[in-house]
Amino acid sequence: MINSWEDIRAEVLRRIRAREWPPGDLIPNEEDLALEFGCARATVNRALRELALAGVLERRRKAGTRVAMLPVRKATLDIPLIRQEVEARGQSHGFQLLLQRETVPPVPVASRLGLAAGARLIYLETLHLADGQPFVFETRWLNPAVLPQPLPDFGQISANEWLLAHVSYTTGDIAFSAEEAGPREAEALGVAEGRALFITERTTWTAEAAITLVRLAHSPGYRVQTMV
Amino acid sequence: MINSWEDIRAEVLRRIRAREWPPGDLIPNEEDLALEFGCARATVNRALRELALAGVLERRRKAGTRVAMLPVRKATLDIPLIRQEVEARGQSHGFQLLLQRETVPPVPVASRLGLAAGARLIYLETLHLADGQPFVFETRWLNPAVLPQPLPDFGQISANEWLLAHVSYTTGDIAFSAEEAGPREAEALGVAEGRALFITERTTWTAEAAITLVRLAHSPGYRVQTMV
DNA sequence: GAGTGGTCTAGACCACCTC
DNA sequence: AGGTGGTCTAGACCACTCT
Repeated sequence: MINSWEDIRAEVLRRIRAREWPPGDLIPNEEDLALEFGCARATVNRALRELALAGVLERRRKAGTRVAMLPVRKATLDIPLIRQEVEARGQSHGFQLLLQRETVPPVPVASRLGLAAGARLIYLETLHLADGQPFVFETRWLNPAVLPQPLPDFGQISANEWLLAHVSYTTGDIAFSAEEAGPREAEALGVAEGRALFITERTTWTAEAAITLVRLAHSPGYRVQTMV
Repeated sequence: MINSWEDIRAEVLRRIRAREWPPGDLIPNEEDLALEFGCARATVNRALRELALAGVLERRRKAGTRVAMLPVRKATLDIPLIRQEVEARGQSHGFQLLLQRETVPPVPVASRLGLAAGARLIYLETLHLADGQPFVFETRWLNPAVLPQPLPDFGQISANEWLLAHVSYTTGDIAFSAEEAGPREAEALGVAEGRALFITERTTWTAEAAITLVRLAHSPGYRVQTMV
């Protein structure tokens, strides 16, 4: 049989790209397509569902299935642990805890985490090394209210790996940007002030409250790459 | 009935997070789970397949289903058209074609596109505007060998939108990085040389050959954001 | 109200891979 | 060789939403 759901997906995609079904067009419903391809409706459904997930089709009950007008392209990136990232390059990973203290965070941090003003957080500064060279400068705010006690020695285990193992989280967001190296970052990474650094910021939440906000300043030359 | 595939996904996720099924653990097979949840095996399959796709489970025929040791987190981001991106902010989009010429590209460009040395490409420089202010400085290499003729006036329609409408492409990759503004970028964007710019680079391919390589230098302050 | 996609079932066969 | 996940079928009911 030549009609697996992947075959059907490929054929539908071909018709869209060949403009037999132009953008905005209503395509036949699942039952008709199943008839045409000589397969069960569930098989057509699987194929069309995948295409809708990829942003190629738009589906609504009763309204039917349309070719997306603006094919929003989606990219998926993996967010590995820094240790994995370093080891994947064939380098050895290490890190140094530069600073740890408990303090009241600045207002922007508290508000991004949705915390009352005056709540105390743990602040960490960590430098990650690849083959002994500075790789990432990490600044992190931790909400001790939602962490299991006792806390570990963050000089021995990196905060991220400890969190992964001991706190189950549900949602979060990631943002990427570019910023000039400030004095603290320049010193830690061993680069000139003002160099362009690739910045990753992540916020992590349990169902109830914020767990952590982390900012990673990557050494110059860092790239995030993905396949579409 | 409380056992939709989403319920089952949620319950499996709960057991993993509660460490009833710790990382690396082999979980019951689909048939046993179907029995336990009182549903069909296909329903369990759907739930576990989604979790495997999200990187929470690892599945292999005969070997069974295991809780992933290193839950590689995946983030999905949308890659909109620049025009959509500007309009989504409630601003008006415009652009200026600054430069167009046909020339032999530098070696790094040719090799990234997998072209023979000496092949001629079209080179474009475009400045995108949001409410009249510089937003993105775009430099683009186009492979005329795979483009439908005649080519449009790229001063009237942006290259990206024309490509979307007239060339069906199959694969590509995207990379993000941070770089200091060079003289050309600084002038076009109206910022000081050396400012940190967020850079997006995309390569696009048909099944046979490279279509385009585009580099977007975003104005300072630009962020790419996503939900996990 | 009615047409469409979303999901579930029970059963079957197959591809793959570990044992 | 046999167990596991991957997929397909034929049918059914349901949820949504457009008319």
